[in-house]
Amino acid sequence: MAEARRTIDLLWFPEAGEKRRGRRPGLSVSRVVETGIALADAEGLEAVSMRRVAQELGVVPMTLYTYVPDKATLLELMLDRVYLAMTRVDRPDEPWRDRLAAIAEENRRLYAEHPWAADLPAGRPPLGPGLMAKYEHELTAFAGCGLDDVATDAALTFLLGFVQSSARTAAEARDDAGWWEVNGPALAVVLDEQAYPTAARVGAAAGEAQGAAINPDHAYAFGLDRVLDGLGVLIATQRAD
Amino acid sequence: MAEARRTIDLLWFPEAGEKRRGRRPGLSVSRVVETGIALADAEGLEAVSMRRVAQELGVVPMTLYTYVPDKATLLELMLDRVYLAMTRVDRPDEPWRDRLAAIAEENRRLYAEHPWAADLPAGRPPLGPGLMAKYEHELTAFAGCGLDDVATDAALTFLLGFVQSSARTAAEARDDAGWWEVNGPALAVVLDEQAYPTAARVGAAAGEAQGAAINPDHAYAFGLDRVLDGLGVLIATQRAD
DNA sequence: ACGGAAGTCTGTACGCCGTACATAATACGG
DNA sequence: CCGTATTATGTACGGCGTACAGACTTCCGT
Repeated sequence: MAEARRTIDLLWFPEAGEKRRGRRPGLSVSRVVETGIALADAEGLEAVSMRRVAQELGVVPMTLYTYVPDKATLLELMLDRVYLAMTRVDRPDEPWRDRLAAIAEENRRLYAEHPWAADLPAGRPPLGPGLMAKYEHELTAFAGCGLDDVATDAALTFLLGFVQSSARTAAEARDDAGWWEVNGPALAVVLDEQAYPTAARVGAAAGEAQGAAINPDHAYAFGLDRVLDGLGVLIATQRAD
Repeated sequence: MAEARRTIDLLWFPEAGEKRRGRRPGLSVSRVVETGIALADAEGLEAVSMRRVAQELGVVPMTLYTYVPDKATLLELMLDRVYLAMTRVDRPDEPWRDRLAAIAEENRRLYAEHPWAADLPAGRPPLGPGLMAKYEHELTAFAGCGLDDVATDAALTFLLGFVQSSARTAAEARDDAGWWEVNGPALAVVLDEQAYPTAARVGAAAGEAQGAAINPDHAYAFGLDRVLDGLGVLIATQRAD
């Protein structure tokens, strides 16, 4: 992960440090990061290799290491950058449920535009300006819900976890389009032997209702309602206190 | 992903086909799969390479391809196998909330014992005996909730998605132990400039309350309560119909 | 004006990865 | 006992991240 301090500096001051001496840089951290994002958007995260990004920039692979300490850091920078670019709308006058739904929708759009972002570890996030702006904005949506700071943070984590999880599932479903058509026949041979009555019935019903084995849009809509209902129960009790 | 049919056969009949002619196999699909699981348990998913699994079995890498068409299929077989090995307890006499909490706990234990399982795509699952047994068992926990088949499937997907998401976060937090101690000082320099008042306050409160920046156990407990509350709202309305 | 320092760029190389392909070794059916 | 089916091996290709050494360019201090 390279030196932590270096990463922090790159996040917050991507063009910092007026270098006095030496050859003028032909690239910049931002250009490298943007190229990585464009590549990931167009061809997926697995297309983002140091060699490929370098090629895209017309430079030899090792040159990137002048701007970025390693690939893991590059990915962090990419993630913070797309966080920073999200459009954020505060909705102080709307009811809490609409505010939280809007937060979810903002994140859903992020993952729609940058599906690779859902595959990056969100656990140790890049604590850059993008994440901070995002976190600050999203916390304000919980204002007036009666939750204390700890509960607010937990609730936001819960909400964001759901959206990311949905996005991952959606991305997988996209990749696997047509899988069921191919495997269905072979499976039928194995399955219809009464061994799994409930599974067969429910699976068939769900598949038929959704027009596919997995319907990410339906899963998202269903899940979001449950998430908001669940948070609503908590909010109701807290407000009653 | 190899031929679909081949994969199905491997899932359901791992030791099939009494071969008459030819050299006796020195290995078996099960041994390969079990070695992969042991390796992933001990050293993580990134340690599971064809070369490494082969070495563990005292064989040259290419030999594995006699038993398994490719690495992706091996991972699917590993996943279905740990699904099959889960201990499943039906609880027909307990209230629905306890039943669903037990399902969540079973999955949580799975990911505790095999953290790598949370990193495998659950979107196009390995439709083997393990997943089927798991699915059948977990569906029965929803009996008597008043949900129709489609809603039951969606509710289960929602519940499992939460547990997997939590497990992933927990695994990341485990890897990043000590990260905050290293980065905290550098971050302080950047953060306390009133730019992010809410974020700074809530982040500090949450971190202090949990003894760490991220507390997976707390996040799981909090989230599970919200998940069950959310499903409870749905169940209440369905039963009222 | 110029030599050295600091910074940027490049080429080569190492050890990994998944796996295609050709070949050798083994064991049974006829 | 030969042919054939099956398993095992060795070699090789194209990818990956990046360590390292050296070349090139620019500015500062003298």
